[in-house]
Amino acid sequence: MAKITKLDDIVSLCKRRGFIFQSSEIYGGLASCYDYGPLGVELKSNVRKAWWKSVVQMRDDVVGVDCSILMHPLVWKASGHADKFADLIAECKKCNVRTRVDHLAENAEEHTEHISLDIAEAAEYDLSNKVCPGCGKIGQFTEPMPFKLMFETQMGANVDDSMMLYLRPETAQGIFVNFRNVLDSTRVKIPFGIAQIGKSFRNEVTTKAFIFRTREFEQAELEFFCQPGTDDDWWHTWKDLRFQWYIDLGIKKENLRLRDHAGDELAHYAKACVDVEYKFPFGSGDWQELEGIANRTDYDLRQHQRGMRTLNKWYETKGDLTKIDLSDEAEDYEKGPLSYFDEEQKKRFIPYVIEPSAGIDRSTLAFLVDAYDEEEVKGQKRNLLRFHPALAPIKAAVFPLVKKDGLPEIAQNICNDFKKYFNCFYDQKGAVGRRYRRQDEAGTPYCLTVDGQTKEDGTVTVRERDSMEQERISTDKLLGYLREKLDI
RNA sequence: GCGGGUGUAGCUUAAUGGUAAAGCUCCAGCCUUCCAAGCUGGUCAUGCGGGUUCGAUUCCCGCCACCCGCUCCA
Repeated sequence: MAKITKLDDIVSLCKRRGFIFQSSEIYGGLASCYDYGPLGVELKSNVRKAWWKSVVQMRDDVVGVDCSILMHPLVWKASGHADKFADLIAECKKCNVRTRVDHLAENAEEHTEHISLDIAEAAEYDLSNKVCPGCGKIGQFTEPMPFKLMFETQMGANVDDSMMLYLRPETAQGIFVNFRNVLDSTRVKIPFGIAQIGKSFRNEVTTKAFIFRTREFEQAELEFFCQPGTDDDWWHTWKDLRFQWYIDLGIKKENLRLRDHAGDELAHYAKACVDVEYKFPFGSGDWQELEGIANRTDYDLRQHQRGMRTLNKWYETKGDLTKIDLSDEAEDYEKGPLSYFDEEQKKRFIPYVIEPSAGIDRSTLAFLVDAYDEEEVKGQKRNLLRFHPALAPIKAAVFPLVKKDGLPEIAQNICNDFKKYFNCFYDQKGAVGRRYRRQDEAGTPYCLTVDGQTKEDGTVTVRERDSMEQERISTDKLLGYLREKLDI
């Protein structure tokens, strides 16, 4: 179906149609950063809305939040990011394979915990007799290079008195630290979820093709809190729900799959994880992750209880995270400040968390690529985007068949009326066939054409994008007709 | 970060050590009563910086960005 076979085709399509541009392009671009254009911003916004509708609006057991990107530094100490997001890496000069220095130093085969960057730098590793795991050469390493995977910034305009902060590397922690607030303010009862959509920042060592791995990106995350023991069931439930969401919005089944993570692939906090993957039709044809659904257990809430106990040390060291060890967990941590009291069971516990975490930018691109199609119509090539109506940037376009006889005024009025309900586009330029095709390229589901007959019987032609079929609809029934077809 | 490749108009391509060409798109107008028709006119380009040269888009160097592969992937 889709004739896109190279990433270049997608980049070109995105730019040509105003979906995605390179950031700061007139200055030569900025690596890994992209901007959404006029159609792209609508598409992405619709992806967000569809996610929010499915995960929050349509459910009784999920509420939303919108947290700040800047958070207390201890958040990232507690979550593990401050320590585990910093690595010292050396590269083999012979085979260019990069390896974490602590792995080399310990000659460790198995997974080891990350260590703090300052400690790693201070250790002054001697790599002269270490073996490259890539090619077996000995001592052919570059100087160790430190990598900080979180962006740093400072708060406070006075440089001498400012505080280093991180840009959040995930939205999830904002939800965990608001767990208590939501419990206290909304009468939710476990099982329930808290959802958030927002930007996150990760200083990736390597970015990847187009917008698949960027350093600034948008996440849609749900933290679904449940009683321990019910977590496996809820994990399966969300896995199915989230997979179906993509299908319901028009992703072709053959391009979507679920892939379970192997045990050694799991993050330090996760008990289980499955990825929703999309088969992008270019490059090596690799399946790319759109979303991960993880069982994060009670790790995060327990860590934040430790973080709360660490606050005094934080003040004592004047906020130097590297001088702080997270305080030990309380003996009765299950009754701690982030615990949940179950009224029916008269029991306190730390909830388990199921986390569906979706990449908004990645799925936006997947919807775009999956909708792209080319077909032959009367010997002419027709390019179109077969967006699901909920995702289409423009829902309907209104044309006068010709630019005279009062038809433009009638068409303009219809368009203005409909703008109250959805994105509606007016166009009177050139042949009507060309206007239809232009809307096909933008993925607009319906075109309405006002002609001479409209003045006689008040009907207009409704032309459907995918089939190109037309039917005449009375203008007074038009809004209802479209809202039913568009499901809005 | 390594290796390889690429960079000319919005897009696709052309050409050249000496005025950068075309098609499509786009814009204005004419004509047009249902699927990219036609006519007229118009806007828009050698990624950035340096070097060689009388003259560089072309040759050389550096930078930036993108693509492929390696690597990374919480």
